Amino acid sequence: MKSPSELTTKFRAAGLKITPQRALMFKLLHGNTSHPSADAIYEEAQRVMPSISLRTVYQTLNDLVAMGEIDQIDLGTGATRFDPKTEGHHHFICDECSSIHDVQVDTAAAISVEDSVHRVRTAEVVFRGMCASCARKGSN
Amino acid sequence: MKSPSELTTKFRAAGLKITPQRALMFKLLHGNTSHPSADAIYEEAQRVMPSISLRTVYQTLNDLVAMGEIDQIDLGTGATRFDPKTEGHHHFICDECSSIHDVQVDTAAAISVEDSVHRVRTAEVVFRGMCASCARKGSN
DNA sequence: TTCTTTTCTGCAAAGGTTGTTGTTTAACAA
DNA sequence: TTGTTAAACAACAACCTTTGCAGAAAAGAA
Repeated sequence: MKSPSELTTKFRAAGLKITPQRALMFKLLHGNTSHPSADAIYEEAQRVMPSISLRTVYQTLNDLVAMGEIDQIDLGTGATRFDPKTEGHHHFICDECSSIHDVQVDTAAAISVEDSVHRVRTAEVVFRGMCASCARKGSN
Repeated sequence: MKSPSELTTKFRAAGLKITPQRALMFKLLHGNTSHPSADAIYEEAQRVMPSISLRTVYQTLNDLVAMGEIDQIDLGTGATRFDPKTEGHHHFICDECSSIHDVQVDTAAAISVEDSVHRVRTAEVVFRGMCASCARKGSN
């Protein structure tokens, strides 16, 4: 994810306005490695800006996802989680507490056998893209 | 996933009763490769048994997941999808129509470059298990 | 067949997310 | 600095998926 000031430039270039709400969210997300839910961001934001609405938080998160600045992680932990984009984008999800941990690509092999850090029970590869049927129909 | 008659045996062995509703769902799920949502199963079931309730469908799907007979797939397509367990359990999700396709393990490498079948945009590895923090706290 | 216990149905409710509407505010130009 | 306009905001309602609950129905054993 870009820095708050870079995001400000990018938003303005896209014809979007920089509001105090958006600026705050840029700051809260930058360097955030906690994979927060929309509600978690909302609660953090409220401490600084009590009047901010949950709707605005969702709106801005969706904007950032659409711009490719953050990722949406939806893996059956109840609520969607958001993640400022980084490289080596793999995840380890704890079955107990639903915490999401980043896994570097080159450590994935090591972690896939039981080690002293995380006990891996399953590994699943998820591919996203456009299926043959949609590619045939669609324009893109 | 086991066959309907094997499931019948397994359910009885677990002290669960075989009702017409459950028997129907065994049949609808067996060999089903469409990764249906609970609602999709409900609609199929209603054609045969109009009185069946959505609640019962959820209940039975949850039972089957708990017994390890089917998998729950939750990847941000709105509703949870269910999948009779097979080997090579990887998935390809279409960004357009949210359809989920099974990917064999040994074809994953081939499909991860753009080919004539599915256009892969991203590949994501998901690990599940128990994180270090929970392993430290918990009894298991 | 009758009894016991499970399961089913129907409805209500919870949790997460999105739509709507009237009001406020940022951006830009004069 | 001020005015204009389009965008964004807050508040609230609605929606969708899933689960909780209570009484009615049915499976399985005797």
